[in-house]
Amino acid sequence: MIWIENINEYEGKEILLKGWVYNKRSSGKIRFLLIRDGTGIIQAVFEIGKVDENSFELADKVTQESLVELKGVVRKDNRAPGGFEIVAKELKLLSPSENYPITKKEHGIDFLLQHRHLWFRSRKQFAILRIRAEVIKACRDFLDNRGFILVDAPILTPTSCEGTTTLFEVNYFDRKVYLSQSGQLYNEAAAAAFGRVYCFGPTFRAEKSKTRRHLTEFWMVEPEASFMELFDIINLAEDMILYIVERILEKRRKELEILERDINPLLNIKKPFPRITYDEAIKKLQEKGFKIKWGEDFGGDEETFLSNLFDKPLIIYYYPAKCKAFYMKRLKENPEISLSVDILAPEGYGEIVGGGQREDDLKELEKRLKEYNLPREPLEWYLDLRKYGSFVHSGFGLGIERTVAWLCKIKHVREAIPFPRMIDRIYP
RNA sequence: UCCCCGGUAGCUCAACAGGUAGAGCAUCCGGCUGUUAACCGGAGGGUUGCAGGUUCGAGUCCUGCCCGGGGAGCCA
Repeated sequence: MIWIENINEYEGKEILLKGWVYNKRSSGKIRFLLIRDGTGIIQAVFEIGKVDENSFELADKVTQESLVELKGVVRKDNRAPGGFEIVAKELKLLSPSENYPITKKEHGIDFLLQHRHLWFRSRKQFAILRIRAEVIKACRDFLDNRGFILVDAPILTPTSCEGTTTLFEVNYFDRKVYLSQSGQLYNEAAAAAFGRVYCFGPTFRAEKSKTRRHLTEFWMVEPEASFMELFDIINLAEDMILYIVERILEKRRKELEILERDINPLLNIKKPFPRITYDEAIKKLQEKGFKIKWGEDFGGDEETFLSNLFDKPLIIYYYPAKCKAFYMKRLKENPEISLSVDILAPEGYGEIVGGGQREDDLKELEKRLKEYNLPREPLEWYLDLRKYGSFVHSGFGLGIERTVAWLCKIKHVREAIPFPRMIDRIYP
């Protein structure tokens, strides 16, 4: 048994392969089957005389997505998609498939999402999800190589980190708890124990958003580092994004080709990324006629405009404190400004990173809880971190699906996750 | 929650000004010795999202509801 991704190692040899019938073509007394096995797709050729009668007959009758076993000889041939094909000797039907719903012609998005469990057998979806896997691996390798320790945060949490309107409420025995919207607060505790840490996992937002950038369940990698200040963490994020881009270009070229992704914009991504302050961003927007005022957060159009000004990810820092969460540390000279950063992906993809330096002064943080109207009791443990050796620390979160959507240049984040969860869509 | 757009064959769509439902793909049958979403010929396949209404007549017009898409706000 061999895997299709290794087919070039078997030129001229007889091999055995299991896979699903991806497509079928024929001409007179010759039959072509495209077979996929999860690692790739290969063309098998059936010629009368070179294959037994039963196998030839089966190659004619076998339906899309039937599972088959194929014996044959690997041959290099430019006429075959991928450059290699298998001259079939014997074909066996292992498991039939009847009326496979996803056909070769186009389908609407509703139908495809309703059949997501089958849809991701298709070439493009397959390519996107393989890129996703590589993005995740790149994030983890990058952080592991820099001495960050994976310390996972809980998913069931007693309270929110940012507000209470966007949380999913869950019955937890006889009380209410919430699905995590960020592992960050727990990360801060872990950073005091392990120095540099990250958590990686799903996060949940009950926002009633219906846009190409939103899912109710999405994945984030969130590094948090002791002794790092705002600009240290910005440098870290910059290095990490660059590392991800380079990794995808190195290991997932084939998938980018399947997606017909123009890789020039990705090849162009080098350090340093452009850096502007929130104030500068506001000025650029106002010059262009946007009606945004100082103190307001950017909307989708504003983000798209700003990120299109540059051909690299855009770093925006020093947001107004009132746009950001209670735990953001503030600029000493101007407490209206938070030590925060967002990074917008180029080509109009919007925010992929959000982070900043955390408030490490107990009194300031207590004051902030009151300002934001947050209950103290469930956050008592969080305040402890400022009582027992408070420390300078910073971190950020990188959204996996938005990053994948940008790298793949797909329109909507729903294709960047195996089973997207959206408002009004929870099946399959 | 709000604003637009849509729902017709298994799928993607068409049906002009209201006149009685049509094509490609998929399926089945037949043809073709190198196909590349192959192609060619034939066949079967419909309660036009649901409920009312207007009309001699409704896929088409009106009202309500359901479902989906795009966007806004909110956010990564």
